[in-house]
Formats: sequence, structure tokens, C-alpha cells
Amino acid sequence: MSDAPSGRIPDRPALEGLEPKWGEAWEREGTHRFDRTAALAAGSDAVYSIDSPPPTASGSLHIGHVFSYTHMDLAARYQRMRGKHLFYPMGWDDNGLPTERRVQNYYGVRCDPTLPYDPGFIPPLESGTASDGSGASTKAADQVPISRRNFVELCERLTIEDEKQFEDLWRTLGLSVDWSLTYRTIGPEAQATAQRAFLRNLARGEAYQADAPTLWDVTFRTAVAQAELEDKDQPAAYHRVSFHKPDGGTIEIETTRPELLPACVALVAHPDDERYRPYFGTTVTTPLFGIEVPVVAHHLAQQDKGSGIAMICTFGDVTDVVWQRELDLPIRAVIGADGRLLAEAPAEDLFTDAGRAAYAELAGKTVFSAKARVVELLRESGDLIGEPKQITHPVKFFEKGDKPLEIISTRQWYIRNGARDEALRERLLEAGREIDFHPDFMRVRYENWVGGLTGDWLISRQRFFGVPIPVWYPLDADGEPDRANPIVPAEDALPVDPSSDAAPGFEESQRGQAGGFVGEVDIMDTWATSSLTPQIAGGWEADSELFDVVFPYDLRSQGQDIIRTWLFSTVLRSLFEHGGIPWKHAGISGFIVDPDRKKMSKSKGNVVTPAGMLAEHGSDAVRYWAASSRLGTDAAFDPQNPKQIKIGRRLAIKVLNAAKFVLSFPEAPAPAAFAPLDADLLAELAVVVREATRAYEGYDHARALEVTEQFFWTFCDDYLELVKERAYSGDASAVTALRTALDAVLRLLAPVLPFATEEVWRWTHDDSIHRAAWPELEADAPRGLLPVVSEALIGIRRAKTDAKASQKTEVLSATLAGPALLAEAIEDLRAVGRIGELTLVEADEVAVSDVVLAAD
RNA sequence: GGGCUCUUAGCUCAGUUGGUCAGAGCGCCACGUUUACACCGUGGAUGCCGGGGGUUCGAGUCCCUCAGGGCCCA
Repeated sequence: MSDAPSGRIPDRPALEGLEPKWGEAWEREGTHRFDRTAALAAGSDAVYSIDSPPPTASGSLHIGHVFSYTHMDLAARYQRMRGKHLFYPMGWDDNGLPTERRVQNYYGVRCDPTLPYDPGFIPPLESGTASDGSGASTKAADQVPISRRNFVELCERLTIEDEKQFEDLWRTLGLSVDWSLTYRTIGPEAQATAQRAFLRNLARGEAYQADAPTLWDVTFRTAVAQAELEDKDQPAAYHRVSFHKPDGGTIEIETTRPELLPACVALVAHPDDERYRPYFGTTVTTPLFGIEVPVVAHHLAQQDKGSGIAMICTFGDVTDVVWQRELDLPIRAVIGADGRLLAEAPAEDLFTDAGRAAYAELAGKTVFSAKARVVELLRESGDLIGEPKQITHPVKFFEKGDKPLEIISTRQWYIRNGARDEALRERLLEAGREIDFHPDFMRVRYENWVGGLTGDWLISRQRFFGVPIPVWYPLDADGEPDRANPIVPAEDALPVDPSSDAAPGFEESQRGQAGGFVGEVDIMDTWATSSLTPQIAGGWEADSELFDVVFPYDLRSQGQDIIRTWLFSTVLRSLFEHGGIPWKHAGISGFIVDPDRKKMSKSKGNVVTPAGMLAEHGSDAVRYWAASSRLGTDAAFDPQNPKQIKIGRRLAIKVLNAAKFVLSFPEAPAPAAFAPLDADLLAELAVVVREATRAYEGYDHARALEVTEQFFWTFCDDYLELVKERAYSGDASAVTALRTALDAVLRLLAPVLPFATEEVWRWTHDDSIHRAAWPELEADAPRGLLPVVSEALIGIRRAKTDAKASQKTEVLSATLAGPALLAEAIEDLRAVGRIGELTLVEADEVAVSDVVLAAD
């Protein structure tokens, strides 16, 4: 350590203002910059690359983000100090539905892709309030329809604002991201990457399109994927309905969806069910509509549910889809993409006249109203048996939606994911085993997801703000698209937008013309882009030199809630494109629970804004809170009483004050030999350094912090007091030990408390602690002197406390019992206790007795 | 219903491969105007380690079982 320029140490060091002070310095000095030239020269072993989660730009950051991102930063700062070249980018996930929704409300608009672009368009609202001061509302009915291009422009405008705020927050928190490596998932590079990866999936047969029953959100009018589903308990009612046998008798079924009666194609019971076995192979007639449908057997029919026999409709739930396929039943869809009953039922010609009349009443109604009307009609016809039974049952929702999903047969794009491919599934599981999960048990979440996949990954979305699926379709002489032979762009033409760019080999004037082409209008699901964050950030195909040193990445850091989406899909894309895993380690953070142990979430209204927390307690304090939780462990957080944060703040302040005190002793020449107590302190420190290093290597930052903190408090409370007198007199051993210990502790704490440690470091250094080397200390094993002296010190202090005397009270004489080792530090004990005569008596146990205090 | 995870002082949590493992911090109580620190310091009290059973010379620590909390998937 160089000598402290005396003016550098403030009289009263404080945490206030350290975030902007050092945040700006780090930016100015390029402390967190990825040194590309040096990294390329050093090779991939010298690079530590992090695949960081791009936060949803239109969402709001909550305390859980701070928690998880801090965990990631701890690993980053540790590795940087280990001398690694840090490749630590950050992206913004700005494409997708959340942005669309926010833009709709913020500007009072909605996208209508049929409209032409209006270059001079001014949105009616700004931040949800009328720009002209009138009382315009944000109700959907009042939203102004605008073209897709106008809409996308607004999305981009708003997300840039959001992203600025996010970056400010992350800088305040002290994330050591290289902000020059920022990307946006809607940016041209990300779009090109997503489209390139898709085209390669297509070329290899990993992507395909198919007409199939699809889970459909009627509010957003888009297909959704399995990973986006959420079961919600919903009230419903079992309606007991009779179907008519040819002999005039009835078979009674129970259904929660009587409105689907016109879509009924069969009744189904379990093959072993004796009650219905006689009817298998016969037919019955549906009530109201009079269609003849078969009674069939299938093992998925539940004998103990309702009457044990169910109607199969197109499509009431996912089981209906299985039955339709496996029993080769006809398709009679009645629900449209808008969630209303179709104007004409597909089997209407098979209906009775009364049935057609009944359907005419239902056409155009929502599911809800249609159900009510069907129940009335059934009641009138006498086919409703008894009253509906109210129940509560789980219903599939889009996680961002608020209406139950319908199942609609549509043409969609898929990427294979192992659901229908045993070999691929095994490869995915093998990949999971190759990744070091922290904690290890989180791998099970991944394996469960892989094992439970029910279908390939549906990636097309019927939305507007996202990466377009980069294909066109040729139109035949009749103007019909040839979906089986899509036209694809050359990779060097990416990114493309098929809705505004002409297909290769065609003129724009041929769009929609017979013999011309038509562009694919669907966009990709957000995850189809963010599953490629390693490729986007690392310059895949755009900067191969870079990509080769950063990929596969060292660390993926994320929350446990997106293992089934982000983590899984990233592994899948990496296997397809690179034949291997995308990263070596996956650090999985737990989530935040409130004092009642409930998961914090927006819908529960218990979210705390991070900016306020940082401003109130300081970033180091908040980081300490995050760092004190291990990966994978949920952390309780009470905004009313953030205990861990307060403890972190206290520690940061202690660092400032202890450092100021230690550095107030003029630097001494290296001692020929350390005094026994000083040597033992350094020996203990060496153990702490080893343990902290071992912990960080195992991604156990909480353990590293714990041992460091423990040492630091002993250092402050006991050692510092014990050697004060020697230090005041300029004892080289004490002063050197103090400075050596401080230097190491600062570096050990630097990842957790980047601001306070940097502040102290700069009192004696011109460069950043965050570029300093992680400490390594050579020392013999501790002899146990420091602990035994600490114990003796406690005994001395207790004697004074028991006597209700001040700790500075002088002691005329005392007897100290304990190991002979104590003799080596007896003078330090005498000094700190202000003891005139201290007699050591050899014993196994440490005890202080015969304390004679000086009179006042 | 299946999987994972947790249940240790009033609170939040440590307790590596079974043998000072009954701990830390907060809170609490008492004491202290000590020039590094009042966003302070010193000391103290507090626990059938969820219940039951088993393996073992010995179990918060391993096995079984039950109960409860949480998360994920059905």
C-alpha cells in the first residue's frame, strides 16, 4: 500500500453519495469494460462470460430482480478480481406482448395491421393521460387504431425510455456490467440473430408449420405455448344432460361446458366401465341439435368423475384433442378466434331444424352468454337433469391473460423440443447433466419440465411487436398460398420483415397477386428470441472471433421461475445450433417472500420499488441483503423492517470507520518478525481467504461473506483494541498486520460492498479495487492465540461490566487463568484492559478473577 | 395426485463428509458521554434442533414415517 495522501481520508466518512461518485468514476475509467483485444489474445480460458437476463423493458423492476442480479454481479466481481476478462453484457427484452399492452395504455392506441402508415401520427395520449388535456380515457374502446409500423414506432419510443430508467437503477445498484455491450431483443442485431437461427432450424427440419389444435387466448387473439400456461382455479358448474338412445332411453353425461354441445362428436367412457360397455359401438343423439354421435371407449375417461361418461367436443380441453386424434373423430369447431360462437356451425347440415334454430340464437355469442342460453334451452327441452352443481376446478390460462384459453385449430409454427422425440429428449437431459446447477437440486426442475413436455414448442404469435417469422409464400395461379414451400431470405439480407419487404425474386407489386407472393404475418414468441441471448450478445456469425472466446458462456444467472422457459429454451437452441450446452454454470436465485411467506408479486400488491430501497439504505446495504442469501434459497423481506439491509449498512459504515482508523497509523517498515498475536491474526486471515475463495469458486457467495464478516468483526472488536496501544507507538508488527488485514478484508468484501470498499481503497490507491487482485495469503496454520486472547478479553470486559464500570476503568491487578499460550499476548491484554498487574495461571479453561478496580 | 424444498433461540438464518454442533446477527435486558465508529461500544439471558421410529459406541447431521409451510408440475 502506498502512503495515504493525508487529505484523502475524510474526517467523517459516510456512505451518502458514494453511488454516483464511484459509478461515474468506473464509467470514466472503464473499470468494467471488456478488453476485447486482450481477451482475444488471452483466449477463452482467461475470459469469464455471463449470459445475463434481459429484463422486460415494459415491466417494472422489483426487489426480486435486485436480489437475483446482485447474485450475478457477485460472481462477476469475484472473477474479475481473479484476473478474468469479464464479458458481462446486459440486454433489454423489449419485444412482445407486455410492451404492446403498455403502449396501448400509454398512448391510447391499438394496432390494426390493415391500416396504412401515417408518418405524421401523433398519439392521443401521453403516459395514459390526454396530450391535449381533455379527459380521454385509456379504455380499449377509445383506443385509436393505427398501422403496424406506427405501432412499432411507439413501442420503440417507449421502451427506450424504460430502458434508460432500468440502466440507471442497475448502475446505482453497482452492477459491473459493461454498458457498451448492451443489446435490445427488438434491435436489428437481435432480429437478425433470431431469424438466422430460425432459418437454420427450418433448414434442418427442427422448425415446421402445422395445422393443429392450439391453445388460444381470445383477448389477445394469439396462440400461446405450453410454457406460458397457468392453471387457475375457477368456479364452474356440472350440468347433467341427457343424450337419447335409439330405443328411447337416455344416457346422462355431466359437463361444465354445455355451450359446446353443437360441437359434440362422441360420448366416451372407460373401456372397463361395466355401466357403459353395452353401448360401445352404438350411437346416441345429442339434445337440442339432434346429431347422431358414437359412444366410444378410451382409457383417459374417468370413471369416478361425474357420471363416468363424457362428451367429446371440438375442443373443450386438451383431453378432447387427444380423443379426437386417437379415436379419429371428426372436427366440428364452433368457437372462433374472438372467443365467440361461429356464425355457422360446421355440422349444421346434420342438425335438426330445431337444432338449426337453436344454433342461430347462439351464433355470435360469447362463450359465457352461449352457455347461459344453452342451459335455458336444455331446461325447456327437458334434457337438463336437476340443477347445475357448482364446483371449483383448475382451468388453463395464458399467464398474462384473464380469460380461460380456448382450443382452436390453426396453422402455427413450431420448433421441436423433444416432446415427440425420445432421442432429442435424452439429449436435452444429458445437456442438463453437463451444466453445473447452483444449487444442484434446481436441475430437477429442468428435468421435470423436459420430461413433462406435451407438444413441440409453438413459437408463432398473431401479434405485432416482435421479430417477424422470415418467410414468404408463393401464390399459385388462383392466388392461393403454397404453405408447404415457403420462400426464405438469404442470411446476409437479415433482418427482414415479410409484411413490408418483398420476397426474394419478386417485386413488391406482386404482393398478393396470383403468381406472386404473400408475406408471413406472424411474429415469433419473445422466448424464441431470448432463447438466443448468448448468441445475440456474443456476436454469433457477426463476430466469430468474439463468439469463439465467449461461447459457451461460464455463467447463466436467473430466477427459478423461468427455468421452464428461458433456461430450457436456451439449452434447446444451443444444442440445435452448436451441438452443446450454452454455459457451464447455471446460478439460480430464489424468490422474495413477504413476512407472511407469500411470494411477492404485483397481483398481490406487496411489491416494493427498488429505487426507493437503494436511496434510503444505500446500494451496499441492499447488496449485502442479497449476498447473505444463498442461491436457490428464498429470502424473506419485510419492507417495514428490512433487517438484513440495516445490518449491511452497519457493516459498510464499519468498513469506512475501521479503515480510517487503521490508515491513521503511519505506514511502518516491514517488521523482521511479527509479534505472536499479529502473526496469529494473519494466520487466521489466511484461513478466511482460503475459505472465501473456495466458497466463491462453488458459487456460494453467502458463505464467503459470512466467514469474511465474522473475521472482520473479530478484527474490529478484539484485535484492533488489543493492538491499539502498540499501533499508537508505531510498532511495526502491529501496524503492518493491521494494514495487511485491512487490505485483504477490503478485497474480500469488494464484491458485496463495491462502493464502501472502493471509497476506502482510493484513499491509498489511484486505481480501482475492482481491478485489484483477489487476495492470496501465505501463512502457517493458526495457533489459536487470537481466539484464546479474545476469550480472556471478554472476561476482563465482563468484570468491568459486572461492576457497572466503564471499560476504560483502570485495573490495579487481576488473575488470568488459561493456556500457557496466553503469555505471548499478555502485554496486549494488559494494555487493552488497563491492567496494572496481570498474573497468568496455567489452566485448561480461560477465566479472569481477582479483578481489583482502581477507585474513581 | 406427482416432484422438489423447507421446518434449529421471539425474528431472519448458519450448521461441509455423523463425534466441543447447540451457533450468528437482529430483537430483548443491563451497563458505558472510551477522540475509528451513537446508523456506537461492552456484557448477558433465551432452544425436548417440527412429531415418532430406526441405523450407530455416538444423529439437527444418515434412513423410514407422520404433520405443517412453500414452489413447480398434473
